[in-house]
Amino acid sequence: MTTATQSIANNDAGKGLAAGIPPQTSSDSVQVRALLQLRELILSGELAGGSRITELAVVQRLGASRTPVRAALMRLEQEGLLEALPSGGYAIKTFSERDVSEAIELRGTLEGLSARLAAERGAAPVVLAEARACLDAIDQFLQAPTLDDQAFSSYVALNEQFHALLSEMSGSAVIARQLEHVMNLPFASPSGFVLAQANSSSARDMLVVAQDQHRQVLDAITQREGSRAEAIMREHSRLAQRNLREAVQSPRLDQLPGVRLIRKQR
Amino acid sequence: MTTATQSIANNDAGKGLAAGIPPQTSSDSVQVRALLQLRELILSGELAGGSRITELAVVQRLGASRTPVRAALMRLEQEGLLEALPSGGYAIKTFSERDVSEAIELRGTLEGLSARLAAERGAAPVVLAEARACLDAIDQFLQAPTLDDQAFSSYVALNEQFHALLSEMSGSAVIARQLEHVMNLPFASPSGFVLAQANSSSARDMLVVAQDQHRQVLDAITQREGSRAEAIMREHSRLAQRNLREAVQSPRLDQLPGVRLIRKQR
DNA sequence: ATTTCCATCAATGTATACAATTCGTATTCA
DNA sequence: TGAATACGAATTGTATACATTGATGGAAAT
Repeated sequence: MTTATQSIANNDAGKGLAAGIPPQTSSDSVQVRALLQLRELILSGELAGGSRITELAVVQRLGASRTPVRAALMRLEQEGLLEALPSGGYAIKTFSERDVSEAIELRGTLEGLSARLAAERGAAPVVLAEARACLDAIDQFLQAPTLDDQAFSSYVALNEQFHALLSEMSGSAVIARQLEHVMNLPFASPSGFVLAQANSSSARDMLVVAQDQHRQVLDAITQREGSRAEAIMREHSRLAQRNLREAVQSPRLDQLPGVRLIRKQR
Repeated sequence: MTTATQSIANNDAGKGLAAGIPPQTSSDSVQVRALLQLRELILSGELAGGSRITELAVVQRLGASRTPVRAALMRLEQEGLLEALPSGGYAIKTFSERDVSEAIELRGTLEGLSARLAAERGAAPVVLAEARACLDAIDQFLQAPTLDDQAFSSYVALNEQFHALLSEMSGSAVIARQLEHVMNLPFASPSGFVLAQANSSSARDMLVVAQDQHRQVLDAITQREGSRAEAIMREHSRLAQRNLREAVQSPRLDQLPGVRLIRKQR
């Protein structure tokens, strides 16, 4: 740790020292950049889980002023990555394996609810069509007997798109919002651990099973079978549970986003 | 509206003008006070739902400086009471009757999950005992043939305590946190609309039914009957749905917290 | 009369000065 | 030697000045 960025103390950002060049590295506002950078630092494990962080330390590290840093800290607290300490300041949260398991169960439950509502109320035909197209695209990737890294990340993108469409099908902004909130925990994401077993021989088979569940839940929604749709999504989330177990055991996977925040003990 | 605090524009707080007296009206920090006051203003309907509010306007209204006001606004956005506008600033959210219904359904689902986990894993005997004591206390109030306002608010307090204990029984901080988040929507609260029918003749009967469900879910948890516990809590939340329907129709109940934010149309 | 461009203003984004609180440490008194 | 208190450094809370951006209205030109 303590990369080169560590002690760039004096931030000349805003001061007109550098003439024409705007202070942005990327094109976002300071606030957004601070949020992204800080989140990245936490998820990468560069800031140790459980350690305390002060506003000033982050200011020095990121080169932004206190105001946007403060905003980023507040945001990350509500995302669940930071914990506000009673005496002020924040600590980087750590998660037990059980916490992660519960987060996944939570996602399954909410996606189940969403799927049931979609089935009961009927989903918009346009969204249904999009979802089918999405699944067709996934099938394309699954036709190959083995998958390379690029195929895997394409799968991840499509998988997340499908889950997003599913959320949209319920037509409920309230539930969609809640699902987003759950998935702020990095490991709760629908494809949180699929990469974990990219090289495993059974990797493709796992995806085949997942894809079948995708098909079946879409069928259930189309047929207006609410409780079937719900049950499938709940079970679907249990695939992630299994992947989780593999991920925490294999030490090589430490560099997956957020995995360093999972502590081994109870 | 427009209390005396309205146009105290120049806040001498912090400036050492007033000698010994700390600037607090209540004993909290400015930040906390701003949050509470602003939330109250929104829930009371004093700030119209759908209207846009600017930081500066709030600053003038509350007499705090921009920094704590900004924090309060961010907080209320994540609570779901405000919506961040793309061009900056916030709008006070409004909710359709369907939104409210979905929020209640969401709570039922999460409480169901929590109850199921409590049953499957087994709840701590201490908490179970507390919950029983809580229900006994509710029974006391229900023995009277009719209930006055004070009995009602006692019921509300005990009811919320029971639901909190239920959340605790799952032993899951992740789920408890999520439940809290859902219940930030004022109408999603377990006793959000019970007051709505305080004078209704069937008011007591409704509470009797609710109390029976309380008993049964506790029994299910004790007997380790997970899916029964889950089903009961889901059904339990539907009582709130019924109350909701009464509440939005009776115009007299406008002054319940947050009800003004519910818009009549789709 | 309508449209376009520029000026002005208001609101938010950003930085920082100042106040207050808290935590650690050292010193002093019992 | 122990505990308690007071002092000091560090960190957060608060206020506000300055920068920037986005909106609005008016004037000029077609």
